[in-house]
Amino acid sequence: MPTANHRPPTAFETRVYEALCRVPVGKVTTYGRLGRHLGCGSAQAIGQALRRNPFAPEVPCHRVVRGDRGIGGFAGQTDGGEIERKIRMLRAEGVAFEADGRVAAGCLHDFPG
DNA sequence: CACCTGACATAAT
DNA sequence: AATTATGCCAGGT
Repeated sequence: MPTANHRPPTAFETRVYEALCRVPVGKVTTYGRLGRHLGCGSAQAIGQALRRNPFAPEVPCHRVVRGDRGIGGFAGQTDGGEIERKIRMLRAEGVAFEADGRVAAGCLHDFPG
């Protein structure tokens, strides 16, 4: 029973989700790269779209990290159990983490032309 | 290393 | 309908 359900996703959100789906397992992308790929110069708009994440496992929003390769946020939180969950998923997918909790530079996915 | 500014879309007023 | 406020940033000073 849909209570607090999702509203119709906007074109922008859909765009973000689609691009995110292009990221293979074991790799991660950044908000900035994703945004630039969509022609959007703002990474925050990306985060806002992901934050709503209507499609949880369908859209691997957990494969998105900060431009500094930081873990970034998740489920609308920048810290907390949700974040730990995100890290766990990435590690489960084969993403390597540095001792600082940052993602390995080699795990960054590059978008095709 | 801390702070402020910039760019963009959505939600709320 | 228009404006204000905010948000899983980025980048530069």
